[in-house]
Amino acid sequence: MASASPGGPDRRFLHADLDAFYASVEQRDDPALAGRPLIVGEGVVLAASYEARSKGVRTAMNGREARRLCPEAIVVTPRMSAYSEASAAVFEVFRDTTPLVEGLSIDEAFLDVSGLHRTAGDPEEIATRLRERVRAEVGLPLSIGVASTKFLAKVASAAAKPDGVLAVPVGGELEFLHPLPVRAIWGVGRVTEARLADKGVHTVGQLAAIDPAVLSGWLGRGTGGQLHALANNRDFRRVETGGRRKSVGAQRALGRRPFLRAEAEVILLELVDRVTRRLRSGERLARTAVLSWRGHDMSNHTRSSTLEHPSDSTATMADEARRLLRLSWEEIESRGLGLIGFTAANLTRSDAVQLGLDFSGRDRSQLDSTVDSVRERYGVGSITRGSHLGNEPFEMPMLPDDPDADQGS
DNA sequence: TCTGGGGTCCTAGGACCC
DNA sequence: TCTGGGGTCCTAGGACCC
Repeated sequence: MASASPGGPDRRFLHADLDAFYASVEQRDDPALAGRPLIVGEGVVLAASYEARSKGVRTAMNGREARRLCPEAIVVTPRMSAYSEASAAVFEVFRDTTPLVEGLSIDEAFLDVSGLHRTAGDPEEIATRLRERVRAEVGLPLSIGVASTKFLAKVASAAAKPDGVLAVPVGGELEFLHPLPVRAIWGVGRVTEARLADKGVHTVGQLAAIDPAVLSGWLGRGTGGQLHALANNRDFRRVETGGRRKSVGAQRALGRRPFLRAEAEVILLELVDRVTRRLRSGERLARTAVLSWRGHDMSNHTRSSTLEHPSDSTATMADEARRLLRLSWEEIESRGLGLIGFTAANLTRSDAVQLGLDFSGRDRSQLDSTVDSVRERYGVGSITRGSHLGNEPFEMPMLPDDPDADQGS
């Protein structure tokens, strides 16, 4: 689907991560906030400046706790549009450095700088210049990790913070990595850290020395194999550009009071409306509707259903959401409703054209050649394969300028 | 201290198809 | 008719990330 950077040895990756992003934007835009302890978000801490972090304030911390730890902190409400603008400006500088940019979130990205040695200097010089440019042109502090794999570059950028650059020398990867706690690995959270600690495994080096089969026994084959590979800095992922969002969702926390189904429905419909608006403005259709909720016992639940046809319609999604709520209501009543969410998943582009091609009983290679000829004939940019159309005969609209195409409804 | 609002990926069982 | 292998899709839940 997306283009990827070339593979092979001697790759050099940058992981660029804006420091305390929301808080830094606030401090940039209001000089009175510069150098002061600052908390973005009231109910819960969305971001804290380094001055507030030094008092123990952390992201996702409850706001009351944060103000207790740091009473002198200034608290501001988030300005999401300002952050989006700042992010776009920073990504423009990234793409001016190399086209091989993979955004991970609003404030971080991977850059593949392997091929730039001759024209732009070595990767560490590139990183240093990038930091200077972002500081000068956008006014924000940026930390960068440089390494031979994406994974290690991300570990390095965390170690480079705040406002620094750290390059892991080629050949020195494991020396850098192995003394770190297992939690430094991308994908090891609270649960996996505790499971490993039970087995006496605390550092990445200890993890790297464990037989992958044993590790898979502890953590499952996927996680076990993945962690063993990363602990040994085996990561062959390339920089993927042009990623597409796979789901769109909205949710709301509700506190501890009881809810009637009609009240819950009203809130759910607001969420559906927000989600379908975002689908339409992003020119996406969704095929799956997901109701998610959390009980007062903190248990999480989802119930989903797949639509016959992809949709961005508020009415269609609202019907589906209401149906899922009704199906779940008995259990919701027994556990209480602390949070409710709605997600649209299985997204496709609104202008996607679906072609029904029956390949059952035929050679797989015919599928590839047919896909190629479809691509050529219609001049399409990308083709997604799927068999989710079922066995029913159907007609779908073809591109209008094709004289031979059957016209569907 | 029971805390937000976004997301991604993985696993596992059942249904269904060839 | 029975059994098996290979594969995809759907659903629900969990872990993790910013």
